[in-house]
Amino acid sequence: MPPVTDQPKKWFQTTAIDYPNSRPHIGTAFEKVGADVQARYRRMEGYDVLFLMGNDENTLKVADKAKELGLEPQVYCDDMARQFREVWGALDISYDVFIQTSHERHKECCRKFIQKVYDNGHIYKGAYEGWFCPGCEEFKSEKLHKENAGLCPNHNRPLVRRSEPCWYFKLSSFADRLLAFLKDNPEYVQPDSRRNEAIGFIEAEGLEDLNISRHGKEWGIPLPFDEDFTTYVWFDALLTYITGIGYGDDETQFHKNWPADMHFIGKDITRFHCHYWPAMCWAAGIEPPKHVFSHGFVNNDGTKIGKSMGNVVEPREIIAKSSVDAYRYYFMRECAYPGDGDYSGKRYEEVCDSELSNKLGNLLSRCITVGAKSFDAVLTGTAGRVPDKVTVDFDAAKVVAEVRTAVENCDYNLALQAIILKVCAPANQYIDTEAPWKLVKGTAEEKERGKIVIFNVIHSLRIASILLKPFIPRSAEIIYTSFNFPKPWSELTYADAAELHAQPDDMRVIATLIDGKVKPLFPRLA
RNA sequence: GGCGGGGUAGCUCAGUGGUUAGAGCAAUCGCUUCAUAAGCGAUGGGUCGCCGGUUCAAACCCGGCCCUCGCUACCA
Repeated sequence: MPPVTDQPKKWFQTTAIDYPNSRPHIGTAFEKVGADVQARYRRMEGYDVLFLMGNDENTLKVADKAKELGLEPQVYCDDMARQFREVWGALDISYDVFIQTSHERHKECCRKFIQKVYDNGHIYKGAYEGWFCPGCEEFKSEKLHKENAGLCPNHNRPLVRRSEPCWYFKLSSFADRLLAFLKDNPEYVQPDSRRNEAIGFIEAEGLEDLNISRHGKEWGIPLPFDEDFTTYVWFDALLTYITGIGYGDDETQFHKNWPADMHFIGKDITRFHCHYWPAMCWAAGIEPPKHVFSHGFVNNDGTKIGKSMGNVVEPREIIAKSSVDAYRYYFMRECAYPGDGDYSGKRYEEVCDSELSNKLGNLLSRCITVGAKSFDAVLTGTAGRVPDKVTVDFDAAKVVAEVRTAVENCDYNLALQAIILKVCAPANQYIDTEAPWKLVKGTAEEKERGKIVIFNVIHSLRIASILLKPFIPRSAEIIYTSFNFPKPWSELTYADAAELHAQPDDMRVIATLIDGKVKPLFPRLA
């Protein structure tokens, strides 16, 4: 990804939109948290951020599920959307726009887009032939037909050959352009492994035209040029990325934000974003997005999460036992965002206790206690003083650059590792070596020295809090606002962490104290 | 079957030819007691998937094999 300085000052990002068949679990949330970290980071860096999320509701399965519960599909969708948004709220996901594809505004914009693609000559009528399951009322892939001996895995009945009229999108005509696009723009989709798959697929098999119509008029978006058909959900779902910012409706807002700077998606839908989506954009005469980031999946104690596995964990179960920030920290720290990760209760406690409670929170506590008890919360004489390095090789600018690069590449685990190892650990070593709690009991000179040690460690905490802001916003703010740093919390950028500079006033501890102590930032879990 | 990743300490991983293979966590021991029974230090622990080859020298290069994960178009 290009460095911040080379980017225009707007940042439009999206996550994949979710099926509201069931409530979000820790896997669904993984994507949102990772996207949120990026959005918060970009806001810190001065971007005008627009962060879009939503639910994908125009599938017959959603309508079926509603029927099962005796609800109107729209009522069901709206209620699920409410529940999704509650979970995202509980995770402090800072989205700006939430799209429901069953809402009229999205549908209207969709129809305009599809009509445009049709008018541009990229859609034609044909027939789709394949293996059909009358039970599922849907076509199955050749692969499934072959692997399952011609039987439907759900109904155990033979699949039948069937042909029906449909509308095709001329995807094949974009194959060469797509291949060149993917090869010429290595940063379009990350990580590289996903890009290789996307390229490999076209090289190996080419691209066939895409059937974009489905039967089932009662739920979905009718094709604008043939109301007998509804739109294939993917052709509609991808369009949230533009209908959510005013395509065909508010051209000013649309042109301000498009093309998207980043689509966060799961690795399972990489192909839709590497093959269909850019081609669809070209077909409608708009630019394709700039970047797609395809993250990995989260397992539960080594096994894949699924309803059938009975191992679904919802975010709030974990948050209730710890905190939002602990939750965000664990998944960003322990699960490498581009790859797969694992959730286990034991590991969760280990990581949160070792790093958040012991290395970070405890450092804040010991600093504040010594500062408050021995100096009455005011480090007199530190006004104008430039902090010393806590270790000989400590280099704030270098650490910030490292963390910045990691965040921009969505290597969140590396970013957090660097913060703990290169900011918090040295500060703990330093405070231990200098032992200010001993110095303050000695001569006036020693007491003065102890004061400076605390002062220096507080600046390490300041750096850590700024770097941690996108990850654990609440806790980072508590750290920062425990002291009288002059720059407001809301105005900080990563550059503020890159140097040790003086401040005009004496350093003060302004955190709320109870018996000279501060409330633990991250209470230990184990 | 085809293509592409990966297999390194109990766990998560770093390490693309050169001194006794590294980090964090976990484990054990010591120091410390300002602090959230936290911190700091030290120690133990690895025939670097297997076999063969190239080389003065291989975790790293080459060949074969085993295992594992992903992709292989109409469920998304």
